[in-house]
Amino acid sequence: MKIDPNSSADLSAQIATMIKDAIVGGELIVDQRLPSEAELADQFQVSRSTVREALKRLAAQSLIRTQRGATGGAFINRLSFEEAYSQQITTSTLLLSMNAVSFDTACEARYALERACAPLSAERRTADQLATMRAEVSRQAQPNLSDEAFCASDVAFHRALVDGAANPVLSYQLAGAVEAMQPLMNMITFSARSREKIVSLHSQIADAIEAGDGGAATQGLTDLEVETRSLAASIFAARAAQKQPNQASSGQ
Amino acid sequence: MKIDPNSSADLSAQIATMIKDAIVGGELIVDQRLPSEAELADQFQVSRSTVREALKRLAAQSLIRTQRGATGGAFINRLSFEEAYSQQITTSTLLLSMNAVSFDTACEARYALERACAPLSAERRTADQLATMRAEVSRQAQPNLSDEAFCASDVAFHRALVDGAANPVLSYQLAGAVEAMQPLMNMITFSARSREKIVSLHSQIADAIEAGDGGAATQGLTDLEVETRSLAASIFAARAAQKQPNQASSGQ
DNA sequence: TAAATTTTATTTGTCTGACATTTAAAGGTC
DNA sequence: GACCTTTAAATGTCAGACAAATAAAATTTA
Repeated sequence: MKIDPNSSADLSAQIATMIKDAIVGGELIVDQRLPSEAELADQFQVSRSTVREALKRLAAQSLIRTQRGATGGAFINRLSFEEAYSQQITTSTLLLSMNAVSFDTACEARYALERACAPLSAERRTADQLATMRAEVSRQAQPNLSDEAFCASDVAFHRALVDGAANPVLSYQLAGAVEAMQPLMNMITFSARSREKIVSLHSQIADAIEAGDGGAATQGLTDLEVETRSLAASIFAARAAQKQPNQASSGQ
Repeated sequence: MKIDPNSSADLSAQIATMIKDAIVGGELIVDQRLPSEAELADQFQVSRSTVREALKRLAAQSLIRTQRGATGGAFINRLSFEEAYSQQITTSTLLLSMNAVSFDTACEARYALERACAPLSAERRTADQLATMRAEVSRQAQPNLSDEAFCASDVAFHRALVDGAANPVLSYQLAGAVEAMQPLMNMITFSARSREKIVSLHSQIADAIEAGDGGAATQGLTDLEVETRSLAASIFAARAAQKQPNQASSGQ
């Protein structure tokens, strides 16, 4: 492991990359202790500050954890699904907001992925997950629910559906797609009529999941996608018309 | 923005979290310049080293980029799909390897997600993407191809299929699922017979995509999943039997 | 001896100050 | 006006110091 002082990249970035590659490549295994900062500084022939900056880069990606004290140090961290979820959600949220991804694009991706889970969920969901779905549907039917709370309940419903597939890899992937949509969904005002329609579709989906009918659940999700997109389209069109009453709306 | 010196968390972690929240929350916008390290140190009442460690944490997540020189500094970075891809692949790969996710679980997730893309890809794929798929199928049919090269071509084929959906959010999500499988796939030895079968299925899928037949493409992926899983199962069983000839295999 | 306490050594976390390097803008020269 | 030099500002790196946490070793005490 040698670093290149002539490289354009920072020394701390080079060191972080080398250690990261060693982790991904399996040379460093979970719970293994890295040499102390002082030893690493010696090995790489850099100062301790530089080593520390490299380690902080790795810590930010949950690749290592550090512990103070006599037997402390930096240890290779087992990346848990929990940690990966939150990273995934942050990244997905930023991707959507920073790249001006349209509502339609995000929505299409979300429902396409969710349909991938539906047949598995219909087959494997626990009674508890089904109960969660039912409970969220009931909550969504309450008339005095705020739009924000309605969206949050929507996310909870869909998470239960996804988790029903009993595949942590799917749950991880879907976490980003479902949760990152929430800021976009929060831009929508849900009328009583549209809520009624959504609740009805949610109920149909729950029925299909309960009956173990993956096809019906998939169809329900497709209907829900159509409903959501047309709802969003009408709302965005109305807002555009309000802002520029005389011009053709530019769309979303 | 105040930091809590009594918190158990490191100062640099606290500062990084605060800035990150400001980015995710939209208070800091793309290409905006953060105060200089010295100014941040003043504001947060910490040393410049601590600020730097916080900034390196953010840089590791591609949330900021830094530039040296008179007009330099730390700028909020537009998170590109490219950057997100590679982060996603790293995270997915580590999740699978560190949590001992079974081949079946990963495989199921991958094909479920890919089937979500198939109908869209059948509808929208460009001629170029179809040509890529055909080219990879041809490559896979070459008899003297190494197992590793066969797997790499497999990934390229499926990426073209996924990108055919023309939805960057889907491509981003699938990048993790498809590429992270590669180390697992590389554990498999592909016999001439099994390669023949896979190439045939790939060819059928390409046909379906060319014909715009999403249903057939989906079915082809299902067949491919069955084939891949049974192939893996037989290979893992054979290896287990070789190691412990007298005991029941523990499976993968 | 056994338990409780103190000491010690190690390691990360933070601070200070310095210098190197990069970069763009300001100033000067032809 | 074009070209060169200087300057200032910012990040990158280094060195050394101390603080704080922590576990093991050493010591004291019952």
